Amino acid sequence: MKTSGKHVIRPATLEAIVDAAVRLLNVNIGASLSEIAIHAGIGRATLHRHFRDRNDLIRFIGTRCIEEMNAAVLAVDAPDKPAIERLRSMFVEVAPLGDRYNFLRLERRRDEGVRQAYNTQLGWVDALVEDLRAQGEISREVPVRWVTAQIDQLVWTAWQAVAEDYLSAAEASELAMRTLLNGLKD
Amino acid sequence: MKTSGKHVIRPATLEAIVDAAVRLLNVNIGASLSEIAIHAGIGRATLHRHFRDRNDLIRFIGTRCIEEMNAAVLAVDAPDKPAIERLRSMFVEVAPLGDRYNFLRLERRRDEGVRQAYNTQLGWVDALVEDLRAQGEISREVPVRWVTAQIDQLVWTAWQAVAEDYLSAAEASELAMRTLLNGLKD
DNA sequence: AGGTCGTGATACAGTGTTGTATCATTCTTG
DNA sequence: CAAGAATGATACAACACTGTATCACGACCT
Repeated sequence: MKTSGKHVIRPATLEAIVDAAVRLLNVNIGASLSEIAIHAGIGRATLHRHFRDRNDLIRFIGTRCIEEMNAAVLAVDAPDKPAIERLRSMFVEVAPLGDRYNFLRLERRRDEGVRQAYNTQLGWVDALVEDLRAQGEISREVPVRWVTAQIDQLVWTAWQAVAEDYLSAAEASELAMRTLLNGLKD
Repeated sequence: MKTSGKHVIRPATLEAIVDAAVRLLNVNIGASLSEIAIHAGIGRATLHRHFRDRNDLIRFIGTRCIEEMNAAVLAVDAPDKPAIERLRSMFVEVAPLGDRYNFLRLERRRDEGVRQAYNTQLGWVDALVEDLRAQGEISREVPVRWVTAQIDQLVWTAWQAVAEDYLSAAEASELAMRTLLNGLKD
């Protein structure tokens, strides 16, 4: 965000911008600043007052999403809990942030800063996977990258299922756990 | 593609355009026609000779990808084979088309024609899932949409694993089967 | 109530992309 | 080899988006 802004942004204005931007950019990364302003219910000039340019806006949203993810993950990170419980908590906590999460997945391809922060997050997941292996919940025959890719996809699928209203949040989390650990067989 | 073109496109030119466009648009849907032409090793004017406009190009690629997917799926569609074998064949045949497949996944959000063709494809997968359920390979407790979503993701993940060179094509297909049916547990 | 400050609206120039037209060049085909 | 056709290169106008500046309005605070 523009650092030396003469104007101070109103909280309501900022939240409207972030929400509209995440929503629109998830569907179409090429959404114009006009569209974003309109959907946020603000003037385009206000956008430019607080964000130097388009890239500044996107980067701000990126770091904002990462912060929210970090907060969610931190709430789960109790080393004494069994790995499987931490996994379940992660699905429960992170899946509701699905739209923010997906924004990061899309943006990491374009922004180096987002990519690095995202990879740091993956490091946390790597450690979780290692614990899951150590406790025999996941086979050592399966490459770690495959496991993290599955978890990554399951978070997004679980959010979509809830967003499309064919599963409750609790059901989606359980189904994600089952898919990862036991598959979909009878 | 422009129907009443005075010029006839050379096969090599067309293939170069399609390949470059799929590759670039997968990374960045906003890639300019200039970029695409350069990466295809052709002049930008040639692009405009054969495609009325950007949308025409994208739609052509969309239908092209769908045709390739149809051909791959058709080769698998032997009603006498057990459902589980058809599933395995699908991973083997479709995963190598991962980049084309991903283009469709991205584009179905923007183009109504692509969306419809894509949904038709999903209908084929729905039928496969139904067979898998009938033969007890997949539990009826799991919603069909969840299963199709998993298959969708697994195709893409398998292709990525091969593209990133940490699994062979055969390993990726087997791991996709295992993940879907038995999970990653020991 | 009045002053301050964030906001909306508008105008403007700069820029990159798009689509068309034209001509020279290269490739294909008979 | 020669004719025809596809392509490359270039110039051009139209267009949308971006970023800046300016002024009037309205919300918030004391």
